[in-house]
Amino acid sequence: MSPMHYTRDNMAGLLRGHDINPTHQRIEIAYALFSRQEHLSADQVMAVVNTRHSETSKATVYNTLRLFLEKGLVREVIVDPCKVFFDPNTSPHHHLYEVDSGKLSDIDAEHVQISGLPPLPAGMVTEVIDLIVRVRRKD
Amino acid sequence: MSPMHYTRDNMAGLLRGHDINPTHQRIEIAYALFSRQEHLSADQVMAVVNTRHSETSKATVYNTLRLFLEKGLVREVIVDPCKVFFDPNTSPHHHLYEVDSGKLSDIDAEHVQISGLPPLPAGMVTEVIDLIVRVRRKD
DNA sequence: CAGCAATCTGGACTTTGTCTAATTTCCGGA
DNA sequence: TCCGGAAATTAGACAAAGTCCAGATTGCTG
Repeated sequence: MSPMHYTRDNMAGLLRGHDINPTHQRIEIAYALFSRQEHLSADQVMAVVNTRHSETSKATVYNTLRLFLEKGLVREVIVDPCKVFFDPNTSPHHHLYEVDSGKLSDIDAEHVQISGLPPLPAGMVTEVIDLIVRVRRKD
Repeated sequence: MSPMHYTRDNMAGLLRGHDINPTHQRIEIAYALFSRQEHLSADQVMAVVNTRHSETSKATVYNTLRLFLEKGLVREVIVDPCKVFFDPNTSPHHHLYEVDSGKLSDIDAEHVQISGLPPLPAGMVTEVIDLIVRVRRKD
């Protein structure tokens, strides 16, 4: 896979590929998330999208992020009370969270093995396994 | 270890053992958490503590839970945006979260193995590793 | 009992996110 | 091109969870 270069033009295709009607606002929000490969919270997305002039309303940002979630375009990472991060990386991976700074980074799942989990309750299926390593600066 | 029976009287000792001045309110909050071995959110704790007459203020509940956290008496479980659970079980274990119902239960860590995690960034120490298995009812 | 520190309290406030009703945009057909 | 309706967007009111603060209470200790 060649190193992907994200442009606003790419975003339209990406959205269509996930069955999402690519509107101007949705393209901007997708571009904000994918061009910087980072974890952004909803208000960070808002800030990025509305840097120049206010273009996109709060409701649209929240609606769009939820839509992206449903369509599997992004993933939700819950590490901090009352601050959900959205992760443009949907491949299986884990997270490293620096509790002092709030910095969140990916841990590639390739070499991580989790074994010995008990069987699930009857009638349940695993949606996702979140593994979060919380670290602190050594004092 | 014999099966522990939690009483309000025990709580005072437990608190003292964790360097916490056992006041009436703190004993009630600790008793709420430990007597039912469950994961409670802050407002569930409030509800339990204030069943009869309103006795304990919101501020005190939040302050006390944070104090318990700092002193290592309880553990915080972040599975749901804007709803932190407090877990009286501080022994190493993981969590199973049923996303539809919001039910949270423990997974004993004894047989679970996590291997292959990359080295931590320099100067960092692991605070805790949270492993959360999110499950959904099969449809 | 006086003084003092620790604790508790109500209530105002903040932050994050949701809801709704009204507007705007987009698109296919006449 | 113009029209009508569906989809999308919007501002702003609202809700829930949690924080903060200044004043009141409690409980020592001398």
